[in-house]
Amino acid sequence: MPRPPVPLISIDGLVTAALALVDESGDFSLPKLARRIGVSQSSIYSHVSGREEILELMRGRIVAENPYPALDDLGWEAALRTVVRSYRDAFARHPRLAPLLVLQTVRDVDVIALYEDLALVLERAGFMGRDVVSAISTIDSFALGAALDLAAPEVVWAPPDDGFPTLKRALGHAGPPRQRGEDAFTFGLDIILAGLRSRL
Amino acid sequence: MPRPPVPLISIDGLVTAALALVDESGDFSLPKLARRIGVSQSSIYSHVSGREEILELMRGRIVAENPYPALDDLGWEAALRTVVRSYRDAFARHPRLAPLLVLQTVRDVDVIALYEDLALVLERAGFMGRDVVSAISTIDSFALGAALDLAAPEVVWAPPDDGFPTLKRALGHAGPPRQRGEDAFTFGLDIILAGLRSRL
DNA sequence: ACCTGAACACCGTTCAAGT
DNA sequence: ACCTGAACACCGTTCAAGT
Repeated sequence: MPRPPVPLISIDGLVTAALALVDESGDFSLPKLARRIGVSQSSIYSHVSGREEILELMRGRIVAENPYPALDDLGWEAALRTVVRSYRDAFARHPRLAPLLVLQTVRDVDVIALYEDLALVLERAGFMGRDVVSAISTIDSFALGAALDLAAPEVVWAPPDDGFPTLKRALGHAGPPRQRGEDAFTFGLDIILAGLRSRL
Repeated sequence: MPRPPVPLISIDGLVTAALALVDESGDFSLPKLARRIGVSQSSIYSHVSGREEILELMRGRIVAENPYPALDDLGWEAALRTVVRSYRDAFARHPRLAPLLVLQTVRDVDVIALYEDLALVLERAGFMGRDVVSAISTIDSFALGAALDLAAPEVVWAPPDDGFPTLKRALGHAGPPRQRGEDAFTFGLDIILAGLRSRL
């Protein structure tokens, strides 16, 4: 079936199917993607340049699906909280996507806009020069780590049977994985904001 | 050449070769590993259970290669700095390893010992209950993010030609990638320590 | 422009066979 | 116990061929 009058593949459909695959299996391959939308593997290349572009489109999709309100009326701390929380929650809805994006340059406009907002808020707060990028990187590292945490195996740390009592006791206090991730994110965001405040 | 009197493969040699592959190419596959140590692909399975175990052995190796001094004589802030700095520097020597470990449970004893030290220091500082795991997670997210940053493409954020002036200006202030990573790590570590201090 | 099938150069893991 | 080669079920990408 060559060249149908109406295209069998749309980029939107491609991204939706790819995201569904990642959500279901944590994995994502072109053969599986093609099978899911009932098309041949190679025809995907008529619409995107390859695997990387699909991944980048997924990053854009999940951020666009999780918009945040205007920041103008908020103080810098509230604004920062809003953006970081939104970014992390976007990944929380698709936990298994984060690991796949770890090595890719951010190109999607919606995502770049989010980083632009971060830069604006940090300047408004009073950071200048190199500190702005450093602060963005710190926040970015933390948010990425928090997102990865949600995709991590049930047991992130598996101490052997004997020894390591303090770590084991600490882990004993933690809730179930999902709760632990949320607790850690809330705690960490507070810590980082307090740290930034004290730096000014 | 079956069953030589002295084994052709040692686990140490396996890990060394694997690490060299990752350092050189950022990639690592069993065929390439086998070729490098001059052995058949399948014989690797006589020594390890598979790809995952080799990755976990690499994590142990780089941490063991980068030991830190005893923490007993240090205040909690200095001790925390020491451990986190050491962890991040271990990855800084092998930047392309971090992305490969992102999804794996930490099992290596040396690495678990490092987290035990983190737990000990945090308790000494005065954190209790759930906050200990939350603090560990926050530090862990940050350190992992910083390690990933070193493996990231030259350009982490690529804003399109028009728009996003604040982000572009901020990026213009940043040094070359390696320097930017170091600056961001130092800045972030300060921020997190200040945040933890203010929480107590 | 958009789709197909075949081909290419890869993966990780298993397993019977050898000593 | 330790190694080999063959086999299996996968990958991502390219490309000539079709309309």
